[in-house]
Amino acid sequence: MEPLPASFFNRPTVSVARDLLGARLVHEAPTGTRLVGRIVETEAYTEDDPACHASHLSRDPETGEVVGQGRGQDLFAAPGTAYVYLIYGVHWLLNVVTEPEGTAGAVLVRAVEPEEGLQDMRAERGVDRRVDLTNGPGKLAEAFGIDGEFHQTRLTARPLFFADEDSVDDEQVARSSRIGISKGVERSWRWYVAANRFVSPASPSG
DNA sequence: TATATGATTGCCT
DNA sequence: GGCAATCATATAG
Repeated sequence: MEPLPASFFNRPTVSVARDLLGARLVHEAPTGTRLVGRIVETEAYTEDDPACHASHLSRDPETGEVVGQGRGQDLFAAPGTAYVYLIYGVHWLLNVVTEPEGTAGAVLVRAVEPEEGLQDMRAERGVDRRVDLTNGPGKLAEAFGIDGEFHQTRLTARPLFFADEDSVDDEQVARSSRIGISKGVERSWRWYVAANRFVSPASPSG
């Protein structure tokens, strides 16, 4: 259970999204409990992507400097950096920044299969059924105790990190449009493990 | 400054 | 299936 290095995330975003399937999300919580989940669903967001939080930003052609304001600027951070933000004023969503520093991109972790620390996850979530603990981006963040405190922290070292324990064969990988977006629907940038019951119940918009 | 919307979830009818 | 929660950010005026 060693953290994936920054080099893993210093690649095209869609490749990282695909390859994170089967990897583990690990949180060595302050309580001493280790929380582990096998990643079964991801989405990619890139710099030239209308659905990306960096879409309204631009770069100075001379200096390459980012022009604009807001949270999207944090998508230009070093690969392996956490991008955690609040959606609908209610739920935290965990992303990991991809591509070289200075290029925007991130992978949203949408669902994991709970493997260790299920009792802690149940306490965080307030639900009992294993399948309901982490089958959605807001749910898994809550189960793993992830909130804004983790924004811009390194995910290439403890306590919160990814581990490449096993991979998923191409035959088991399915793709679709991304969930819950209104722009960029034509891109099939959601990856998930086919027939896995821990994938989120949401259906794609297009 | 004011209003609309969103990478979601859970509770309501 | 409908819709409220609740706030950061985008966009309009």
